[in-house]
Amino acid sequence: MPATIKDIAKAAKVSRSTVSRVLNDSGYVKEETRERVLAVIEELNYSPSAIARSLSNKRSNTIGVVVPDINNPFFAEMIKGVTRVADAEGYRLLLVDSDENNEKEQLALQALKEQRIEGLLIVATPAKEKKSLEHLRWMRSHHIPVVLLDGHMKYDEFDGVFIDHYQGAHEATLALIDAGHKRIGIMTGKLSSRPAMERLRGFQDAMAERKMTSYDEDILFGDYGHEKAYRLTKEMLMRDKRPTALFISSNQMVLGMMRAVSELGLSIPKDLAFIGFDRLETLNLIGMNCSTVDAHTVEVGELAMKRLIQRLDNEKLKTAHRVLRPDLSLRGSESKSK
Amino acid sequence: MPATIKDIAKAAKVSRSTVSRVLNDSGYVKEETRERVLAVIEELNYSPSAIARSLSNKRSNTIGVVVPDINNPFFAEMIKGVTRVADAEGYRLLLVDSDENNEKEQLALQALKEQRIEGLLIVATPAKEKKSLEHLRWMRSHHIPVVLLDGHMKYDEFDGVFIDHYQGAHEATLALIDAGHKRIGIMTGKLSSRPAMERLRGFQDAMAERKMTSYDEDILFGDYGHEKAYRLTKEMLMRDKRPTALFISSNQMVLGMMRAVSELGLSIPKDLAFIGFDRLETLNLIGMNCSTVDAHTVEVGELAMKRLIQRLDNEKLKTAHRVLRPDLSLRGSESKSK
DNA sequence: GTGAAAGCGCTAACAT
DNA sequence: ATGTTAGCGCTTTCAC
Repeated sequence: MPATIKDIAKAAKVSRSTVSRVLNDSGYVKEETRERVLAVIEELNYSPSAIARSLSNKRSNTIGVVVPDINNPFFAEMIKGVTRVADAEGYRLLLVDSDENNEKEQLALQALKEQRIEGLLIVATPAKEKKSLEHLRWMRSHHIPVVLLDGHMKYDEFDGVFIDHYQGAHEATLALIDAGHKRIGIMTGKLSSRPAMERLRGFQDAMAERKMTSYDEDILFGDYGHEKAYRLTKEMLMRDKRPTALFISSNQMVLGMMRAVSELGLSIPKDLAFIGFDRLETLNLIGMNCSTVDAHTVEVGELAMKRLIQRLDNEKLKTAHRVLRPDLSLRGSESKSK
Repeated sequence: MPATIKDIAKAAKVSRSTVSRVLNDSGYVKEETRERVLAVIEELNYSPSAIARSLSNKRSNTIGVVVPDINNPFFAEMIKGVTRVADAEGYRLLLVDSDENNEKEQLALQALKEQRIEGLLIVATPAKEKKSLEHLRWMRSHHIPVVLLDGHMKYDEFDGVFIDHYQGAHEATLALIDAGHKRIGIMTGKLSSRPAMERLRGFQDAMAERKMTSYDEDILFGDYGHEKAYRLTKEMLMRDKRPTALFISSNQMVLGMMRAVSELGLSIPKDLAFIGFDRLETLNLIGMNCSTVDAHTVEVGELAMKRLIQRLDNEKLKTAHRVLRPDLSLRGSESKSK
């Protein structure tokens, strides 16, 4: 079994408090004894128990982070941002993959409570039974601050850092209009998700502002996935009258769209122009230039963690929502053929 | 402050041990009292402290997982696998991103020791100063089993689950030969990494076995990145005499290669055929069919975690290395034009 | 079946 | 400057 503070104390012929002092360099301790203690620590290969310390301290130094899918670059980047500032500020992270699954999310929250996390960052999934919301409230009522990361839910009662989906879609749509397209469509994500709805609104408002005619059949109801996008695009491309440009609400759907276009022997942007939501690094790297709305996901993570720390220092801040505007990068796929 | 077991005991008019018993359903407790206790727990919204339990138990129930980069899908998938079995077996994960940085890795290992992890899964980075190796040995000497996940290092003294890079490259090369290519090259990864070296060997052995002539200038020394791959490919494509096919040691490099090919107005596989290492999902989804060697990364994670659990149960197993053969998926990019 | 008491490894007053 | 003494919240003998 590993050496304890007691072993160190005995070997260094001092009391446990002295050892504790050199460990945390708190309080006074003569240089001479400090060195002796340090030597013993080194010699016995002593590693203090964070567990015991936490119990005594009543400080776990741990932040819980819950995301729907670690493999999704979108969330992975947020985590990167969170990690960055957590490291810098000396917080440990307990990372949980809720797998888009309400039940798992709840178990996770349960477990995190038991771990006595000091704060929680969460990409909240839409809670049918409101169970998750209850957990979040429990956290808050127990003085565990909660900061929401962009996602389906946007509860006013908690701090949060969000992406401006509306604005991103709005700008993208204007860019398509400015490129000279007369008939423009949208492929939406699952409309049960907040971001998908906001993007749709952004699109519609932009169209209305510019007095563009909207056709109902130009709203393609996708589900964020590439497969459905493929089918929808194919159907659309076989119509007589159709949009010359599309705003596409997710990068996966852009991929499906592209497959449809290429299978029909058509090309981008000549036969169909588009702007997508979320970067498409891979495609840009091989020289297929995709115009996209780029959200600052890493920054979302950083800001959220910073906000959490602020709140840890001062519980009495009023809740705030930070909303980040995405960037529009035009690379050519939005162009209108003359 | 949260309710403690003591509060529950008082409110339920029983002793702390009884509460503890119902919490862990250990020992006997009358149905009636159990219900009363449960009721109080519910009412007081009690959540037991994992910290206190761990201290008492001397069991943290926690496994440390260290990877060089959470954002890299390669490692993200391993984590997915690890998570899967950890969840099922009731272990908590402490996930650390070492950022390919030796110093960070060491700090992380240090921190994990203090957290009293019961086991460690690590994608070890090449340790210049052997400091990491010392940490790993420390772990073992303190009865904390270590299982290596495929990566740069392959220390014989620890259990590990690896990918058969040699075999993958070997098979891919044979496939190119079978496709009818007479002159075949390779683009390597950073040769300081074990996988890159093994892949190179696999390529060379396959060439030799089939008595193919190898040209020194057909070994392109890449660095895993797309930028260098782009330059190397461009140079190669401008030569008079050159390979008609390439085995490319990473997916990022495939991307750079493709950009070079398309910029020169050439096409795949007509002007240059290839097989790459690591899947290229995105490209396959848009209908560019890339032949690749697919490693079973999720499985690496699963097997490693399972192995760790075995060792947790039985410290005295002899160390073993499990090596997984990747699959070759041919999708057309390897074809020879007639 | 249930309770009393000791102890897990550390910190934090409070003395000295 | 250093030691003494209580806990922190839980589990676990050992009694009864």
